[in-house]
Amino acid sequence: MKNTKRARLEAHGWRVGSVAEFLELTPEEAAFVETKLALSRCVRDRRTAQNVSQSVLAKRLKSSQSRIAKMEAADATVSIDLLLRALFALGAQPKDVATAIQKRSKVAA
Amino acid sequence: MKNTKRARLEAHGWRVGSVAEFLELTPEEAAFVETKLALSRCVRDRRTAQNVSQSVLAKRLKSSQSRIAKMEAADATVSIDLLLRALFALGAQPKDVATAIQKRSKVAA
DNA sequence: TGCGAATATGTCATATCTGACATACGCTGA
DNA sequence: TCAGCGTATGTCAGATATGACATATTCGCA
Repeated sequence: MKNTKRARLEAHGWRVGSVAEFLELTPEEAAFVETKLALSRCVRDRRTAQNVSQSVLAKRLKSSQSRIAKMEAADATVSIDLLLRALFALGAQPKDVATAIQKRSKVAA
Repeated sequence: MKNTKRARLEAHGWRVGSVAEFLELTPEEAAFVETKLALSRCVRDRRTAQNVSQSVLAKRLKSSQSRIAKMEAADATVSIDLLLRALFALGAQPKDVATAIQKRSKVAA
């Protein structure tokens, strides 16, 4: 976010920060959410890069289209286990997962 | 494992390989198991390095000693979600998790 | 050796996650 | 226009993971 935009928002009473700040998460919770968001983003990126629809990925995973949609929305009812399974079903390797987690959220920056 | 040892074992009818080979896992399953093992090992390493008992970590996590033991044994009933929560409760950052996943299993090598 | 702390293992009621389904919405090509 | 595809969202019964507890085993030390 540009500083000019931030300044304009703050001038009108808005505070700008990370999701973690907004939700008043403890550091541990924040790290967890951040990790989940990173993996969620990674699933969408890999899937779209491979031109695979949510329905097709769902069949590979023996899951359902709605659950894939929830995964990519980082829905609270989706486990990290499932996100990882999805990534591996998209051909990711553990090192790819590591890379995804290492890259920090652009939103939280 | 030293090659001499491998040779001796194989001379007596043993095959040496990774856990994934032994269990005849698909590549996706193997990646998942490997990731889980890496995180499990990381929990134990961090916990012992900090001289924290399983019981104490359990209280921090609002979990129980037995579940921590299962986590460190990479029990099938333990989710990756829980492993991550434990790591973050031990002060790990997402980048530490990434590093742990990147380091491959010594057993599987 | 024996004792206490730490860890491992098994079980179980319940909390949480899951796939499946229904349905809504936007887009795009006919 | 509208049919078809991809995606989003809500619900729910059944599957799975959970903390708690009991108990066994291992470990360190006197």
